Amino acid sequence: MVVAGETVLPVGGEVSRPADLAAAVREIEAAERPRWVWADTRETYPALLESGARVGRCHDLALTEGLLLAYEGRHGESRTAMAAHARLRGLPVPEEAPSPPGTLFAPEPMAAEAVAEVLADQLRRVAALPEPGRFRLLVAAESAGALVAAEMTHEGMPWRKDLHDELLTGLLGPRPVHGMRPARLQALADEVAAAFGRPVNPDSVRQLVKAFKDAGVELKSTRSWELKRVEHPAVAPLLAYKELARLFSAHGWAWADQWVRGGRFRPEYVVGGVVSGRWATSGGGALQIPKVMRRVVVADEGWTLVVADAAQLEPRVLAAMAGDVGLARAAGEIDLYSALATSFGGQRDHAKIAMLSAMYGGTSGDASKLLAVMRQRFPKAYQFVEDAAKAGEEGRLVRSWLGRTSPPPSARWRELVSGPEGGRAARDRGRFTRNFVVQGTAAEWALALLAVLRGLLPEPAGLVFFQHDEVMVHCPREQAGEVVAAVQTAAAEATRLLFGDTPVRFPMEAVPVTCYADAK
DNA sequence: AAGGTAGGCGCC
DNA sequence: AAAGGGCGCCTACCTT
Repeated sequence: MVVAGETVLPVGGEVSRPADLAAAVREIEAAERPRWVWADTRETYPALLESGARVGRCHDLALTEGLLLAYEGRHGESRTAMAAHARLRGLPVPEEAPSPPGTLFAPEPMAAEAVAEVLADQLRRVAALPEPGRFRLLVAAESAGALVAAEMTHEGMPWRKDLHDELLTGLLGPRPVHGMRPARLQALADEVAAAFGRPVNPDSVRQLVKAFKDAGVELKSTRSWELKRVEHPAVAPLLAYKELARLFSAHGWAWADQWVRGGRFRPEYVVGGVVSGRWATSGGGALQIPKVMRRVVVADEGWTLVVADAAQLEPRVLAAMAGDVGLARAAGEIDLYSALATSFGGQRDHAKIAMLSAMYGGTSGDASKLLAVMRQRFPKAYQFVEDAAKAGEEGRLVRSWLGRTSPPPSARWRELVSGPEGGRAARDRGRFTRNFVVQGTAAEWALALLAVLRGLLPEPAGLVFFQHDEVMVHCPREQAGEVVAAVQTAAAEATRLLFGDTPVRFPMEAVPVTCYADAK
């Protein structure tokens, strides 16, 4: 069924079995390379991939509905395609019932006609926006991101369980029986207890604070940076314990049993899971893998990992968005902060502090002095983030470059802000919106890069990991050069798509490595 | 027993 | 060297 030039996937219609569906998709894809339109990529695409069907482009109704509702200030409304359809028809909006990902047919598959109606409505709403071109790009990038996410879960990141076990055993001792601490952790816990002269559970904040207090040390918290300032024999073993305990509990043997299969780590990505447009993951903690674990991510025999990350992405994004000529000139260099140094008395680190403070609302230390320099030297960039902060403090919405819109402040915030401690709440909100415009646009650039890169990769190379401003491609060794070049092309194209002709450069260094740990 | 919150820390 | 915003996930601890 073709509506308005769009191919609508007949889920639950005349094609009833997944294998038939996959075959039909393959056939149509090969013949027409259409833009598929479906309710939710997470529901539909994993099973297609299982059946060997890949698609080039799609329009994800649920993700698009979410973007549109946010833009329209309708944050509380359900973003599923079914809900969107019900609203169109004036019917009761169904409860949000997330179906488990990987099921090809949602409990109540949407009729093709309903899909087409929601699509038409969304296209109308986009066309009515002040910047429809930008929003169309956002919709396309978000939908492409959903395809990439499903494909990365399908492909999986190479993960050597044997090396992971070796790493853990080396740091913690052999895998303990369930419910026990590994030997090294237990030894450190014993050292902590010995230093206090009594049993203390190093996992218990309350017990630790009490133990330190009895030893004459007052602590506000047991955060490691605070402990580091304390002179006490328990501190060293406690810091070592904390570091290893986290490794054990968050990325230890039990984690591997749950998330690593067949030499692949397959996290579930949540596209647009962060309000700023960054991705989140549900389960597996894929975006918080400790750096020490990178050594267990190893390419298959004869294959290579091409690892690429965008350098200083957020200040470059700010330079391009604000149209600040001076900052854009600096952002035309590979090392933006070095290029800025002359404006800050030749001190690169001062330039960096100024930029970070401007983007995040920092106030500590030398920030205010450096921000004054920034304001004078780069007035447009400074004003851009100041305006975003002011909007937040006043409870207004802000938008990223392509139109992703911040959530409105809560009712609780509105209460707080008019109360005696209102200034603090307002400033917190201002920091959030100040950062939103930069982080959100950086996420859009990364999404565009991902979408373009996906289309440039030669078979059988595949994206296997994405973390905010970093991508990893797994490919046969002889394709490494081609993949590195594809990353460069994709970075340039992402820049052009978002900002057109800009002097700002977005360097993306791509290196082929056998092991992830060798990439930095 | 189950669910929620807080403290803490990993990543960008 | 760090500051800042954003997350997810762990354990401890409290409430129901």
